[in-house]
Amino acid sequence: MTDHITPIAPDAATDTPATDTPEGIAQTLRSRILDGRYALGQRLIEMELAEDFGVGRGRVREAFRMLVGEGYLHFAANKGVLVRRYSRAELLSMGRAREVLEGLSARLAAERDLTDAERAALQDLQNQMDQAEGAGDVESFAHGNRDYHVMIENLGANIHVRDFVNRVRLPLVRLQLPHSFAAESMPASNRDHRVITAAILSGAPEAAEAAMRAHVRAGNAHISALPDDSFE
Amino acid sequence: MTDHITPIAPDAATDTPATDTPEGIAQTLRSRILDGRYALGQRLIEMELAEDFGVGRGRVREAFRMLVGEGYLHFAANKGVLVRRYSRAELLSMGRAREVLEGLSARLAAERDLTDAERAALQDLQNQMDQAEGAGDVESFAHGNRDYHVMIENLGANIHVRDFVNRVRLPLVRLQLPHSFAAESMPASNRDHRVITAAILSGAPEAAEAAMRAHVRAGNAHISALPDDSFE
DNA sequence: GAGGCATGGATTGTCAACAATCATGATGGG
DNA sequence: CCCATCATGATTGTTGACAATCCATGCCTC
Repeated sequence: MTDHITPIAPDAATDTPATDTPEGIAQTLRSRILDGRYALGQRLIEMELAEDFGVGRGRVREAFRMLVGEGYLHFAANKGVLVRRYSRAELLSMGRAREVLEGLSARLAAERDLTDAERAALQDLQNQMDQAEGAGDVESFAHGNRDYHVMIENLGANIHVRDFVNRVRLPLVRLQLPHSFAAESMPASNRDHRVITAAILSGAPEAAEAAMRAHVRAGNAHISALPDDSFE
Repeated sequence: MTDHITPIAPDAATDTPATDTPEGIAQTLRSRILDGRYALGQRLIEMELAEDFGVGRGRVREAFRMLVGEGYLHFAANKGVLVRRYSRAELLSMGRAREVLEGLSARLAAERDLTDAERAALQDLQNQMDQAEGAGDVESFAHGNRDYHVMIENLGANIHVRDFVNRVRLPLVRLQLPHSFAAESMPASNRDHRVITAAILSGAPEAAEAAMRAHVRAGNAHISALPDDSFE
């Protein structure tokens, strides 16, 4: 439901995903929200975007409605749409859901009969994180961490879980900017990763799920520690 | 995300929740889909609905887009929207997600400090199902079962879990028409319920979650047994 | 009769114009 | 100086009209 990655494909030759249809516009806005180009709570103005995309306001409006349905935008009557923001309580409750859903992904991955390529890819990511941890490279570790979780979701191969987790993860990602936090929690986090990786590769669903749940839960615990102004 | 039931009456005797705004239209369509007034795969025609609601096509279109974002409708380019239907594989994968999410709701309910009213309400539902089981009243049991699961979600008080479970449950409900199935599985199902109820009331999160997961999983197993024409 | 091929009706896709509403800041009285 | 009131510009809300597309029907050719 979210998306497939738009390939490079500039124009005619390959299938251009038609960036000016309501779907395409929604996709673009989604990306902008996810990568922080739009701030949480920011108001989006129809006319402005319509001109940017070179279309009428109607299309932009329909894109807005889709994103409202998906939970990315909030609709304020007669005021338009804002990038949806979440209170600490909401984040905690979303984190709780993320806990079991990512746990399920790990379980499903461990239940599956992985191909050699998949096993190698997972191990590669693990190695990359180990290396980053050894070098104290927070940036690289953060990237590896993100890819790692995405990979496990893909290995789990449950599209609905993936969609929902993405939605639930969105506002969390936006909060985890303080790198200091990542720096000190890197060893513990990676220790979890190694346990999860081992459980998946050895085909231990029960262990994989338990380890992933504990891992996500530990991450969520940091939300409680964030200062209030992270939310307002 | 979906919405709560517009509790407050704005002015007149009957609370008019403004049924002709895009939101109101979406709500109406949602209900019609959920209660089976629209068949799975049915095509919805903009003009027709616009006349019914006494509005322009634009509003209906925006309502459609919201429901697409929420997963109720499917968008076919140049052909309009259809009530979304799901393959057996999709249903199974949704069922898997439902398993852990309902499990989480049970856990959260058991973790909470329930009020006396809540405890009584839960026990009442359990009694109602026991009675229905004793009398072999499948219809009544089915109602009780639905209310029971909804109640536990509410006790869990996690809005995101509730939303997602509802979406995931929708297509399942629509398939469970064969009452014969419910009749023979009623005793086993209710046995599960009693275990879950006891775990929640005695404040045993671990047990509550495990029991609920097993219960949902057992229900999902029946999907595999359904004939193919249930999906097409 | 089978297989394209035009044709017409129905439906969706889109826009630009207009009405309704809101936010802002000026104005004036206390 | 403060606060209500009210104009005004900006933005959203909505519609009807028109273009693009699809689908079924009938026709023509072979």
